[in-house]
Amino acid sequence: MGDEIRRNMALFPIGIVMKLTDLTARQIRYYEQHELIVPARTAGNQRLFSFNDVERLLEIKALIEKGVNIAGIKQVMNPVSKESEEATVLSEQSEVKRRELSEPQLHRLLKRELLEKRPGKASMIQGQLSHFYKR
DNA sequence: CTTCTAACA
DNA sequence: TGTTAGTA
Repeated sequence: MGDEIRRNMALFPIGIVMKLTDLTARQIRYYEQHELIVPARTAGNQRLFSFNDVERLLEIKALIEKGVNIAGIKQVMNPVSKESEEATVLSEQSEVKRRELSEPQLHRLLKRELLEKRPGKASMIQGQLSHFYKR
């Protein structure tokens, strides 16, 4: 269950998610409007995305590139409910934790989470990770 | 960063 | 229908 918590922890602001997914802020908000993702919010009403949210966005991106529309994607992906609630509940403490994490720590965590946990999908994500490694 | 409205192809 | 520009 520890893994699930980590995956649902809201960690990333939208700017980071933009780089990770190569989506614009508009697109990300658009997908949220259509309930494809339900990111947590900070006290200042800013989005905080979990690993699950990022994975979801990458799937959405891939599906849309294949010509699948929002309605189709909704049917393909499991409805957002349980995870989002947990992510929302965790938002407060996650916000604190995010600030406590140093950049290298966050990078390490992200790398481990995306590469170790996803043998099959790692290749798709690796390209996006370059944004995170460089700097 | 957020939200909203309107506009494009 | 998905996405974007301009705005406050």
